[in-house]
Amino acid sequence: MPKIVNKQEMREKLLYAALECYYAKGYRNTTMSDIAKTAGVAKGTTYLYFDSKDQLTESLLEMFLCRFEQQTSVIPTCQSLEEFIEVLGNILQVDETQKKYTRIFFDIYGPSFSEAGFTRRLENLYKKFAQLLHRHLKQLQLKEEISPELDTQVLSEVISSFLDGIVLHQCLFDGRTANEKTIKETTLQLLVGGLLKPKSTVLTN
Amino acid sequence: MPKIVNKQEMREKLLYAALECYYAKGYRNTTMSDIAKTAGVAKGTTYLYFDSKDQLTESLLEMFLCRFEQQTSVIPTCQSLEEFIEVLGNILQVDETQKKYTRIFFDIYGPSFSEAGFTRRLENLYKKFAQLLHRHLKQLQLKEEISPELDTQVLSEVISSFLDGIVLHQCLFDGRTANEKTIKETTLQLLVGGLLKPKSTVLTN
Amino acid sequence: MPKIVNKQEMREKLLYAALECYYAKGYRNTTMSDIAKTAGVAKGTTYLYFDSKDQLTESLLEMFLCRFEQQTSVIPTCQSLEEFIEVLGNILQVDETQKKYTRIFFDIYGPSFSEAGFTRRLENLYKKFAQLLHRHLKQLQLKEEISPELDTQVLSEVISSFLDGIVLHQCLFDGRTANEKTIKETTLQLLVGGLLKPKSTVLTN
Amino acid sequence: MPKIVNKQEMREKLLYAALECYYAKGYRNTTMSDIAKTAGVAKGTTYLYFDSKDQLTESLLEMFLCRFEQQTSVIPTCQSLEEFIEVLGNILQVDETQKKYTRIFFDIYGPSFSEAGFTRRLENLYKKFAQLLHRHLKQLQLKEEISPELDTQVLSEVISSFLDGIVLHQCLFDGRTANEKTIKETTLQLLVGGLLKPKSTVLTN
DNA sequence: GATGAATGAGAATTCATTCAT
DNA sequence: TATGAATGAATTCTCATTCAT
Repeated sequence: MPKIVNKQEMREKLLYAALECYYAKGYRNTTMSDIAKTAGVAKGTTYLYFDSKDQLTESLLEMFLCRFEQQTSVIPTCQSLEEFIEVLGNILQVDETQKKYTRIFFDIYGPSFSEAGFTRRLENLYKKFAQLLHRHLKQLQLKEEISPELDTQVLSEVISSFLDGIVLHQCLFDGRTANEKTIKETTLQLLVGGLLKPKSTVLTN
Repeated sequence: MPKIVNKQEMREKLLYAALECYYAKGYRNTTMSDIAKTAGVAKGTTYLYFDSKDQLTESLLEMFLCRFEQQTSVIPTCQSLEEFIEVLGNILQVDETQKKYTRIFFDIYGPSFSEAGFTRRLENLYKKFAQLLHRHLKQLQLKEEISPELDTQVLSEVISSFLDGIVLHQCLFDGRTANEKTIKETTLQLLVGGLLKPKSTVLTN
Repeated sequence: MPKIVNKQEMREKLLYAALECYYAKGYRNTTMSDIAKTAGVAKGTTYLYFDSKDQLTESLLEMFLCRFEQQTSVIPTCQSLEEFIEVLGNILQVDETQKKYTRIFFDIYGPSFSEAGFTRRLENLYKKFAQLLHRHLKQLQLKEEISPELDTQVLSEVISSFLDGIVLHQCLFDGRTANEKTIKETTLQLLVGGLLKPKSTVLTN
Repeated sequence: MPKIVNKQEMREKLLYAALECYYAKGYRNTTMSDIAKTAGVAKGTTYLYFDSKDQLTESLLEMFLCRFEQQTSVIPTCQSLEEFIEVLGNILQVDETQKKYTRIFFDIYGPSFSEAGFTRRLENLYKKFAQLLHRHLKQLQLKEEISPELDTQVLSEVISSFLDGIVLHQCLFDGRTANEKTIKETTLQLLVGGLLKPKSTVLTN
């Protein structure tokens, strides 16, 4: 009988090794040898679990995105605007790990941004997130916690992009004037203000 | 007698050639030969104007960022919230060219996101933009067009990130439910609402 | 208690599996894994019966050559030229299987043609066949069915090569102008003519 | 101005280097590095002249076949059977070089024998040679030097294969009982006999 | 200045063989 | 015996950079 190995475990081990390497040396400077060595196996072994470097990297993306989806899918339905804002606040709270990974993300998947498949995959992710927000917003509108005039559908997409912008800058830029807590609070204020207020008369367009 | 050439002109020609190639085949699949051929010179000639592919690519970035800076620096001081919102609206208006370049951007500079120097450079760009917004917001606050309770400093950073998020998604994602005009309007509504309203009582954090 | 297997049987099974694979994918594209899978055993098992891929392939050759030798060795002694010609005619009759194997043969053993051992092995095969022909020719000469001036020893070698040439082209080339039956008949005519006729006066060399 | 090189000359240099290596170490054991080194250039240079090892090897084949075609195409029209036999005799005369190359041939192109394109290419070669023989045979038939009953068309193909068989064995097998001269003479005798004699009555098939 | 032929380090991938179970 | 996971040497091919002309 041959060695008994947990295939899934080995795959994960290799994926984490890849991540480690990508973070340490960058995607382009990481060889399959590096990944194997980091995982403590031989170069050839890598190819028992992944067809190619590309496929391995794609699997890594899948792992990431699944993780993200799971994170957002566990958000409970909010009973009040206050609760909703708290949920958004949690999303704005980025930790060091997320920062690290955000940077690698562009390193690794930069070239994929030119591919329709990749951006579609990413788009779907944000779409799902927007749908989640949408459900919450409709709830709040029913409960008259937010302005009835808002188009919650579109709004959910806008907020999704909004949060992404904030989080992205949070992850990428270290030396900001304002600290993260202040940024977060101001962001939420801006949001609450926008959600509560009836349609402004300023807009003519 | 050496040929008289405009060094700067040649550099630009090569930079545009590089851009063209990167867009057409991706950064990794573009060789120095490709760039040279597109520019109508020989491979070796490229090295008379740039030390390396890396340096050429860095110069391309510089060209990009300068262009962006110039674009935002010409924004006139706004006399009213309405005018300010219009300015922001213009920023949200992305054309096909910008979409194209956004995608190449990640392809080309993905690996650079792991480098401090690169993100700092980018950060400065957004900082300058935030400063610009800040000037406007202070003006509007003086004129009592927006809530006096707002911390315009922080707010400017938040709005800068906000807009970046919207623009980014606009550039990357094609198949969104809402069309661009609606997105833009809703974004501006949200902003105006947030700017006008006095500090919400919802936030406890 | 070890499984009782017929070692020889297993070897043959593997040899046929190898043959199958070589024919289907070519020698170079056939992996030991392929052979094992085709034989319905695990890769490692192969090495219990053959030291290496090379040795396995050599054994395959051995199997081939033995088969060929057996085929020719059963040829009965001919009582007349007519009978002899019939025997030769049978040799010229190639079936689809032989065609297939001829092509694989060069694929597999091409590199071996540079090795003295291999060509010697092959040479012996043809030598034996020539000896067989020689016996027949001598018989026919005694019976005065063919010209007494012929050097049956040399002639047997020549005919052996002759037949090989015809068979080879028959196996390798599909789109010949003349059909196989005509080729066969013409070949035999040429032979008979050459065998019957007294030494020609044309030759001066 | 860059180095000026004779492209064709370089290609030939590389082809001969490849040949040298193939002969010395076998096709499979020859690396592109070996070929480059033998030609006195760097590995990469090889790829300036040939797309891949396969393409280089194919070019080598082309060179070979062209050479063979040229050799046979210069054969003058024969005025007599005697002359014709002399021509065939020359073809049967193989030198050491031809022997060497015959062996490498199977080493290198063995795998190609399974490919239709390759065998067709080879077949055409022999077809052309047969056509040449055909022209000669018709001439001789007109001059009544050979039997009028012969189907020169088919015969030419048979003789072409016949000669190939003799030459092949001549090239591959060293330790034959009969020496080459005797083989050659006997071959020609057999041929002459077959060509002169009227249709034998032995054949019933 | 300009050219493009030459360079060679470096990467991904394959697969015969080994060996722990 | 039988297995198939693990190994790693070896090979092809790429391309940024150099340099002779």
